[in-house]
This record gives sequence, C-alpha cells and structure tokens, in this order.
Amino acid sequence: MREARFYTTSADYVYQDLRHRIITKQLQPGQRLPEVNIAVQMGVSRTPVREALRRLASEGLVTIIPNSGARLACPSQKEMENAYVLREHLECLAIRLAAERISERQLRRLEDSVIEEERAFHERDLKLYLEVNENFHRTIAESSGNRILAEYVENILARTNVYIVFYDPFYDIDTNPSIPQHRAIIAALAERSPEKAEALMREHLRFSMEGLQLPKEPEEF
Amino acid sequence: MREARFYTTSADYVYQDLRHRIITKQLQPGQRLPEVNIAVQMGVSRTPVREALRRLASEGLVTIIPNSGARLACPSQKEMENAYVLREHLECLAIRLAAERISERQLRRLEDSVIEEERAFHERDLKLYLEVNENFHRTIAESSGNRILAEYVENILARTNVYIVFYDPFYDIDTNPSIPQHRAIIAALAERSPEKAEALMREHLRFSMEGLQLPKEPEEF
DNA sequence: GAATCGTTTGTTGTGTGCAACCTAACCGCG
DNA sequence: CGCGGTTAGGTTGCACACAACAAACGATTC
Repeated sequence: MREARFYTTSADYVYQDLRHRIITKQLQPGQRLPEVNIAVQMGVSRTPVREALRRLASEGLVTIIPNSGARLACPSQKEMENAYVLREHLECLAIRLAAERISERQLRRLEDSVIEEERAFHERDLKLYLEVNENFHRTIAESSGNRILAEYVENILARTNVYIVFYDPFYDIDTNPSIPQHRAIIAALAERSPEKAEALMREHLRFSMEGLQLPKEPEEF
Repeated sequence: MREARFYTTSADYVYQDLRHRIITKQLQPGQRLPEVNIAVQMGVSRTPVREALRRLASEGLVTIIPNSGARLACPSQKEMENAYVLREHLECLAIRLAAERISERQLRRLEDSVIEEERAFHERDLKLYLEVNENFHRTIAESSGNRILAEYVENILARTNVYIVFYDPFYDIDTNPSIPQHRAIIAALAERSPEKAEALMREHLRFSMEGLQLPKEPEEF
C-alpha cells in the first residue's frame, strides 16, 4: 500500500512508481505500457498515467508513438555508447567546476553517500545501490554551481542507470571497485584539484561502462 | 487560421503555437499561463494544453508549480550564463565528432541554411532567422552521429534562443557577423578539421552570448 | 492459395465535470 | 489603523466518457 499522501500529485506518484518498477526489473525493455493497465494497477485514472509516461519519455526511458502507445525503451548498443560518451563529458565538466567551489557541507553529503553505498553492497541491494550512486553523482553536479548542467547530468544519469538494470543483470557487487573510486574522487575534491578529480571521474565512468554486457545490435533499417 | 491538420495531435499544435508566440514576443517572461485562457484562444480543451505546458516545462521554457499553475520562464543572468556554458561544451563536442563523419548531403543542408539565413537578414525577419539558425546548429548536432547528444543540443538551443528573444530586443541584424561565421564553420567541416571547426564554433557562440543585454539579477534568497 | 478489403477490437486523443487547492480580497476585531 | 481569520473567486488535479485512430483478424474474390 502506498504511504498516505507522501507525493504531491498522483502523476508524480505514478512517475516514481514506474521508475521503481523499472529499477526492480518488474518491467522489461521494449515492453508495451498501455495506459489503462497501469491506471488500474495503481488505482488512478488514465490522466495522471499519461502525464507520467510523457515525463518518462522526455527522459528517454520510454518511447511514445502518437496514436499507438508507449513502450519501455529498448536501447541499442550504439545508443548506450552514445549516452556514456555524453555522460562522461557532462560529468567531467561538472566535476571540474565543482572542484573549485564545493562546500564542506556538500563534501560531507558525498561521504555520507559512500557510507550508504557500503551498506547497499553488504546487503546486496541493487536498488539501494543505484539510488545512492545516483545521489553521489547528483551531489557533484549540484556542486558545480550550474543548475542547468545539474539538470542535464541528472537526466543522462537516469538513462545510463536504467541501462545498467537492463543489461547488467549479474552485476558483481563484490568485485565492483565503485566505492574506492568514489572515495578517491571525494579526496580530489577535498583538495580542490580539478585535474585530478576529472581524471578520476573519467576513469570511474569508463570502468562502469565496460561492466555492461551489451546486447546484440537489434537496429537495422 | 491554422492549416488544416498539419499537426498529428492537438497537443503538438498547442506546443508549436506556444513556442511561436514566445518567439514572436506575444508572451512576456514570467507571465502567467492559465490553461483555460490558452485553451479557448486555440479552440481546444484544457487537456492538450496541459500536455503542451508540461512539455515546455521539461525544456525549461516554462515553470510549473503544482496546484498553482504555469508561468513563462524568467531566466536570471546567472541562468543564462550557465546555459551558454553548457551549450558551448555540448556544441563543441558535437562539431568535433561531426567534422569526422559529416556527409555531403548534410553539408549541402548547412549551405542551404545559410542561404535562407541571408534571406531572413535582408527581410529583417527575426523569427525566420531564429528558425534557420536553429536548423543550422541542429544539423551539425545530428551530423555528430550521436543521437542523444543531438537531443540535448536541441534542448539547450531552444532555451538559449528564447533568451535571445527575451533580452536582445534590438538585435542588430545588420552588423551581426553570424553569416560569415557560419560559412567559416561549414568550410572547416568540409575539410574535415575538428580543431578548426571547434575553435570557430566556440568563437561564434561566445560572440552571440555577448550580444545579450543581460537584465539585472532578480535572484536573491 | 494469395491478396485485398471490410470489420472488429483494443488503445489512444480529447472534451468535460467536479472536487481540491491556492490566492486574494474582505470584514471584523483588537 | 493594522492584523488575523474567513470567505469567495479562480485555477488546477483528476476521473470519466466519447470519439478517432491503428492494428489484427477474417471474409471474399481473383
């Protein structure tokens, strides 16, 4: 049962719940998403469902064909590579800026994130891990002082995290070097070194992309 | 009168028409946008208007406060600077990639754009100029071969173009060096020189940002 | 047997009504 | 005269109904 009005609007509730279902693999890539099905499952009307689907579409997580309907995204290998190229550039730009102006408070938030991340690792909680990981990267983006850049980072982050869920089903939580890498990044930020922070971030992202077992290319015109 | 069914859906029609009204200064920054007003003006119901407003919100052109309504964006100086920083990075990345893989067909499209641009200049048609200018930059982004990057460029382009309309009311169409700059960029792309193309693009964007007479900072917490 | 056209079913697009909410003006009270 | 509470107006949020469209199936014809 959903918590009593923890969300401001029904549309927002549906949006968050759909993202939750994607992260927890209750939905498959490419799957059709008829509005009525979702509406009755969530106990709302089609109107807020439509709104949530459009929002997910603007983030690239679902594709909507007019008069045909919505499907969960089904990213090709090329698309994922493209997304990672973009993510690398955006996050490297963000961390360069962040290294010069991050506050103590934000540094503490980053450290807290890593502690939470360790907990997620020990409990083998992929959903919590993705959430905390997202927080870590989002905090850095916000620390850049460029709010629009932070928005874009959040967007590309949502996409690539979904790719991980889709195509990294046996994500090895034990050998994953994410935590030490995150710690190194925090250290570089703490000593206000843009070059070092950027290099570490780049390496971190390259590594996480290589973890993906990319599917065979289904695209062909 | 709107052309007979040139748009696939009413929501799309409302979306395009709202953008048109923004470009032609029929709407002021910060202005309230009540759904019913727009609906009756465009001869549709509130439903497609809602959808169009959400879409504009996802592009940063309007801000929506739940239970309160939508207003046209009212960007601060800092926000515009941030947007331009981001735009510069995204477009420079795109043109570097484009220089190595642009097709003859795409090069011809760029040349056509510049010719159209000249026409807009001679006719002092700001709206046409902005449209053609957008086409020019969009074509380059698409030529990068990274579709997601192209999406992001298109998004940031929409924002910054709106900023021009808002804050550059006496845009001097005569002394504007945009056309020779665009020609130089095409030449660099034609000879497949990523470094030269990027440098020219960076200079071009810096110049167009400086043209903005930025408003006084209304932001203060 | 294959192809084409009509029908049918399921899904989306849009209009509309009602309830909840926010805002602002107004009135009464200190 | 100023301030707080109340009320009225306007706007959004959501549910529901109907219309339009698309894809799938089946029937009919060549």
